[in-house]
Amino acid sequence: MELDSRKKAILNAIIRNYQETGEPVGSRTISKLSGLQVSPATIRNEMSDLREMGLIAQPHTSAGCIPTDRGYRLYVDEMMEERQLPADTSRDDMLIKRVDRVEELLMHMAKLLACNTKYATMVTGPTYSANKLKFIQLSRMDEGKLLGVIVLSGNVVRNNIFDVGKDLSDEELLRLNLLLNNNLNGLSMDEITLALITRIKDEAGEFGDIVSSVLDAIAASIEADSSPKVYTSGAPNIFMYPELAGGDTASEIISTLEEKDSLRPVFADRGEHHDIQILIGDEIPVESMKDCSVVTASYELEGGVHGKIGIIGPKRMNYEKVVTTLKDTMFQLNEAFKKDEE
Amino acid sequence: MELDSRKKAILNAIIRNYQETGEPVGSRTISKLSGLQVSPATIRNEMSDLREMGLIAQPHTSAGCIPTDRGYRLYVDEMMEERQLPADTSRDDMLIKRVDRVEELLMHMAKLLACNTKYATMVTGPTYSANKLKFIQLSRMDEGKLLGVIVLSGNVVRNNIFDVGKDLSDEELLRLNLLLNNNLNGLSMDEITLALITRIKDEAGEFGDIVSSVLDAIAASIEADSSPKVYTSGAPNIFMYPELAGGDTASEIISTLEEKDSLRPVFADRGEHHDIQILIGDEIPVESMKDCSVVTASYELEGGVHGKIGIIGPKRMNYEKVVTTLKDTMFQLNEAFKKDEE
DNA sequence: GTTAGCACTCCTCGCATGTGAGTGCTAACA
DNA sequence: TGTTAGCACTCACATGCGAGGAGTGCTAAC
Repeated sequence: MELDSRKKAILNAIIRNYQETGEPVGSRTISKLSGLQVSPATIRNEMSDLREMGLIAQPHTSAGCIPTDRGYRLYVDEMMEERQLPADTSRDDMLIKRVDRVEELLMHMAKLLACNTKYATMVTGPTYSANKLKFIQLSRMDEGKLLGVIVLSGNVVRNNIFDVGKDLSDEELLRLNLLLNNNLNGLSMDEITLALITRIKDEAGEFGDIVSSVLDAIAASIEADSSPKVYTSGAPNIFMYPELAGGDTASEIISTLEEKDSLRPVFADRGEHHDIQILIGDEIPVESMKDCSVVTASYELEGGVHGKIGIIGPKRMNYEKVVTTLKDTMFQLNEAFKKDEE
Repeated sequence: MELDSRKKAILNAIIRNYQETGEPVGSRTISKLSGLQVSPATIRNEMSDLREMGLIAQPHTSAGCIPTDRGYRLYVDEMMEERQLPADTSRDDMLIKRVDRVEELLMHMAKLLACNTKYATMVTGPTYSANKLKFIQLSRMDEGKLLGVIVLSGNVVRNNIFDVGKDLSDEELLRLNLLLNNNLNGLSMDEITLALITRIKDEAGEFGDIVSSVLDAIAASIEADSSPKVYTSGAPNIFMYPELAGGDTASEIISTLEEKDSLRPVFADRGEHHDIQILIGDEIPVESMKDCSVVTASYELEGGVHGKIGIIGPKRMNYEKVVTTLKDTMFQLNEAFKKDEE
């Protein structure tokens, strides 16, 4: 069967109308709204074809039609034209102030996106491929306690408090700091070999134990960043869409969003690597979300810092708006980071 | 009207039965389950009295009874006996590992509590009354960039990256650190006067600007802790209770839980300061939770560190279990912190 | 003070009916 | 051959009715 331009127009009309109303669309409605100058009967014939092709479906006989997953897929792949972001969308909405923690910025962004799109959002914290130790600083805090600050590439800062038995003098501390920094700065986990460790410990003399603790902390810090946190926002927006709010669907989705680890598969790369990836219904590798669509985008910055951000909504979500908003947000995010990096 | 012991027993039976089933309780059921050797008719007479006293109510005529807010209030105030925690509740459930961030521990605890009780939980991050600056450390990180680590009482660590125009030599940095620590350590916000600030700036000479930035950061750090973050967990548990899951109630509650700032009023102290505080229905100062009950507990540790934790569930929540679990959790938390402090 | 008996209330469920939206099909038309 | 009008048909949904049942409220007897 051929998908001629009129069929496309009708599919388009069905999707757009269903996006707005959430109700099955009848032939009469399309005849009026599509712009095509044909009668409902003609539309019905075409709809019958579209149904045969698996692009639309009826919830029950004698009801209007709603798009199927395949219909949406066709729409986003071939028919969707990207909107230009209207100029009045004040970009300084997301004015990024001097934030000390990247995580806070990301959470803020998730919230903003949820608010703007009226869908749920999720963000992975940044990961740092080739994560390196940039700088380390031990300071005396209390008696017998050291504060260790570990800075990784991408200016991620981790704090650790070390409970060393004894008090160190200023000179000893200075020597220890020099020792650690001289030997470790700029190295990734793979580059810190046992030989190196032994050598440092050797040189540290009586402070070998402290060196061990510090190395453990470094390993833990780098490790923690390799399976980054997932943040979500706007989960309650799900309730705004009747097709999700009814039954157990909403509660399952909300549970999944709370159990953030279960969202990881959604972010997994699948073959082709694009800026924007759209998953519809069963394409989502999370059972509870088979009635949803997910749009994800990658952010990638200097220093190998990268992560993902996703928007979760009903299948009838406004894909154009979501894609446009996401692209714009990515742009702003990159800008902000660039400024921060240089 | 007198509330004799039999009436109490009946109210008790109604509440317990309603806690289990969520269905209105009839006189026949009570007659069987209460242990009282009286007929349903007698129970009915007593129930009629209880209704007059405003302790129970009927959803509609010719239906069983459910407790009113006042009924619950009476129950928790006078009739509830606290259970001893069964010994088999393995306490090491909440084995607290060396966590660098208190926040993470709290979030973990919230999750655990939500999981154990099957209600929603919320936790405020710790606040530090009489928050003092304990220690400050500037280090060179990149060219023209300083890493400032600020430690407050209670070992809260804040990181800031300062963008200073120039590079400082090691000696200059050392001098600056000494200057700041000698003058500021142990002081609270109120004690850092303009006179003091001027004096320090004066002494810092060409680094007066850096001192300003650092002071700003200190102020921000202390400020940030005075309105601490609120974490929630287990929000989807709400769906397990039909009286909350139906209608808009669930969605409103979930929204409130996501909008964490709106939870602050719940934690506000009201007059008498107890370890455990129970709010029922309209007593909760948040509109969307008028169908819920909230049990809050305070944790308070050395160094003026304190915060609150709350459990949100339906009015028919198992108050004994919640109170017992909360007390036990507080105990463990205090223990963990003590170990951490000493 | 307690109990049995009984009428009464009101929710719930199943069933039949009516209505309306929307289709599918056929036949006529361009 | 594509398009259209007309019409019967389907099915969800709302409404109304009646039976069943849980549970009360009241009265009278114990």
